[in-house]
Amino acid sequence: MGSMTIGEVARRTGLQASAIRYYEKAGLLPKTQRVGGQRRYETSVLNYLQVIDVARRAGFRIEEIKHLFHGFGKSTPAFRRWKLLARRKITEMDDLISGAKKMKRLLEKADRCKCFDLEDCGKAFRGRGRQE
Amino acid sequence: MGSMTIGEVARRTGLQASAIRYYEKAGLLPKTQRVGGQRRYETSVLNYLQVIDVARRAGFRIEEIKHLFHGFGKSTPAFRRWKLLARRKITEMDDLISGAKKMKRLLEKADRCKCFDLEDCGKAFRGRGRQE
DNA sequence: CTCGGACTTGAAGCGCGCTTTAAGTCAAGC
DNA sequence: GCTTGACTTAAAGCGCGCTTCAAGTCCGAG
Repeated sequence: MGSMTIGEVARRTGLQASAIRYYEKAGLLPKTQRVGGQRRYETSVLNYLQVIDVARRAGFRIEEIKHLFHGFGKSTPAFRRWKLLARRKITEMDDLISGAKKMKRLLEKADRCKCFDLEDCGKAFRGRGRQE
Repeated sequence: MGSMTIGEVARRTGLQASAIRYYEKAGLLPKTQRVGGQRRYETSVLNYLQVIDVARRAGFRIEEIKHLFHGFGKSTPAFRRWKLLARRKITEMDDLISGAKKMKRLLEKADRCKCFDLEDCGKAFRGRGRQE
């Protein structure tokens, strides 16, 4: 149980094996041990893949996840860049959350009042600009 | 001012003209009036494009936006399908919001405690499965 | 020894959401 | 009339995140 094949990891995480291989090639996952040419994983990879999955669902790009998870070390310049990225992503999360809430409110309103068409749908947003 | 060219709409919304044309071809925007072959828009399209933009940022696909905004009429079967889609998207917004909050918390924690690496990053998620 | 099945690789393919390109039209100003 | 510049179209191209394919390897069961 301390050592799983890629198929087992796939089954347990719900990801496809091809995605896991892709993550490795993309530098998101460390090149893991091989036995007879085949990848073997420790159970810790399950947590790790779960974090990757949460990040992806939140709209992080592969390169960003890679930099956030591997790109700092303790050396000051790299670490500072890492902090900047992390803080930028935090504000992006705030924007995403408020945008998603907005969208949810719009959908709920439309679901209730049945007046969801081209003329009406924008009114909920009047006067509220984009925050980009 | 009641009638803008595509360039003016682009300038005002921050979108590219090519994106606006693309939305029209994709069925997201109605085919608008032409003057000498050129599109002319009423100011109402600005609100509409803003809603599209919010939806897109929240991860809606073009086809979904199209169905949500045009795909119902008052006929019962289409309307019921529309309601199902809208409600599904509402729960997706909830998932997105909670995922984004999770990710934000992780980033904040990492920003504070400096221990954000492959071994530690998953610990915040232990025991919390995916909700797919 | 042979078969089956899960794995390996590199390369090609795909779906999405645009952007870019190429070739052309239109209206205004000189 | 000619130029300029913003517009038009259809078609091709692009970046991302995988997936699929083709061809091969490895191991265990029979």
